[in-house]
Amino acid sequence: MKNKVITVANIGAAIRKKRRDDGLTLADAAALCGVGYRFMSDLENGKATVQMGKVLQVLNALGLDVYIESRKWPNE
Amino acid sequence: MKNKVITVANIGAAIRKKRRDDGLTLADAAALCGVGYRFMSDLENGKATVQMGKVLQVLNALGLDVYIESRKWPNE
DNA sequence: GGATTATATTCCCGATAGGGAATATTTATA
DNA sequence: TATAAATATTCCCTATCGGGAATATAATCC
Repeated sequence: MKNKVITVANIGAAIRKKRRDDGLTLADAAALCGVGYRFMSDLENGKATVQMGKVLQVLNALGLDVYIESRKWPNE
Repeated sequence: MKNKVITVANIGAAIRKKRRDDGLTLADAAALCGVGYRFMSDLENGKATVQMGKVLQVLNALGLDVYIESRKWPNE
């Protein structure tokens, strides 16, 4: 199950789904991931200015892998 | 060609590679992606605090797709 | 070596991320 | 409903992001 990511909202949605599937509360997840509650909430709600390092930290902690690949078809 | 992303440095490296493959200079790429030169440089050098929204903006503009998927446990 | 180009680093500075607690609001459950 | 639980929002506060230009450094080519 591979989710394409275009916006931070996409990431937030994936995180929220995984967290709920795991039966975690926002506070639980924040503690588990080593970030603040505010950050966790902002991230799940798609705030564009969240710091990338922390985002990756959360994704890793929740067991969500991130991949980058070159787009197949020519750009623009 | 699927690159797993764990740190910001991983993303920076992927971006730098793609940009050079495309024969773009840092300033070129920054202008193309609609971000500042400083941001582009910081990002390629793996600065952890860069803003997520801008990073996605750059990846999208350069033709690099991002995917999130649930980790599969026995193996990758 | 020297010239040329690319990248890194520094400058000022307004805007804001994010920590945690408290409060407001939404959602779920009895 | 009402009541609890979960989530969102607000608060104060310091640290720092990021813009673009200028300068320093590194890489490249003849």
